[in-house]
Amino acid sequence: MSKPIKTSPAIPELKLGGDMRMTKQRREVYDILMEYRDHPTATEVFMRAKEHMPGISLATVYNCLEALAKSGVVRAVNVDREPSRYCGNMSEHGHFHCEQCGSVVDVDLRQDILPADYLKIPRGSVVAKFEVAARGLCPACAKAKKNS
Amino acid sequence: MSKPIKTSPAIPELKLGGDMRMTKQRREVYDILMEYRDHPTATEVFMRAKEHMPGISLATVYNCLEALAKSGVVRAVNVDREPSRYCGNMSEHGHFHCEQCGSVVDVDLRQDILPADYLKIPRGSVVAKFEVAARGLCPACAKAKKNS
DNA sequence: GTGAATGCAAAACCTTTGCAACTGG
DNA sequence: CCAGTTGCAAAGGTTTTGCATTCAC
Repeated sequence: MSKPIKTSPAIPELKLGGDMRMTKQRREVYDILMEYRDHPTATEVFMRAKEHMPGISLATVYNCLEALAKSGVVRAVNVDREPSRYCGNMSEHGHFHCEQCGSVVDVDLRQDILPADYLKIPRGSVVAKFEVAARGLCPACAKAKKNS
Repeated sequence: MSKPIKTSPAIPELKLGGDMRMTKQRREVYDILMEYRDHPTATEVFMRAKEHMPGISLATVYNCLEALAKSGVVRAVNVDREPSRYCGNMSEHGHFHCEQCGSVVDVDLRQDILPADYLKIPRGSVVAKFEVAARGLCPACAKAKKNS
């Protein structure tokens, strides 16, 4: 596992939908996802959250992640059967998963092709969401393997 | 859940890799995946297999699916956190998942765009596999919703 | 004030594993 | 023959749930 990389904050204003309340815990979970862009798992978010909020529970982290995802400010990224990872980048993008080090990084999509044009979706379908993902070796792991 | 649809058999010759043995159970699991193209879960494969092999166990079905996948004659399809589904279609294709009825169907990719060209994968990466998936409502469920 | 959210523990769930018995090549 | 596979049961790890307490609005 690569070590977490803190990126420049720049955390947008946060507004939840419906009658969802903004609690200290949801704020903390959201801030962690915006601050660390390494797609942490719920457990990793939990460990980071505990540093600032020792009393927070893992179940609450799961609840917060679900609430934030339902509000559309965060999204879950699933790689095979591995634990769900969470992503604060809501722009349209894909993911690359390194099978060696386990890292998951955002990958830009080509802007000259609409995702909707990529698949021959049956007529009459209503498409809510696209997922494009690749897996293999990240540059660092590919290099390490070549030199071994 | 839609009811299983039997498609024309046309089951290819089956050869496993390494020192993997072709057992009755693996044959049965493989045949089920080739016969039903509806992406069954392990449990669904298990239930179908029991009709012909009452003694088969669920753990064996999992083992068989893993062995077949490792041999490259079958592949797992994962949709979020739902139970893994299994697919006997090894041609390059994507999947469409209906959030209403839960069905998963194969979707052809456009042939004029290479999957490798779709994502801006970082230079130096080694790409082993692409996954393209969409989710939403299948034609039947979209129609049902519109008329309600 | 009041309904929603938290925290804890226990449950649920899918999947894997340990091991004795069995079997395919 | 004998390493690989099965079947069973039990364990594993992630995620969800029930409920009393606390908190945001």
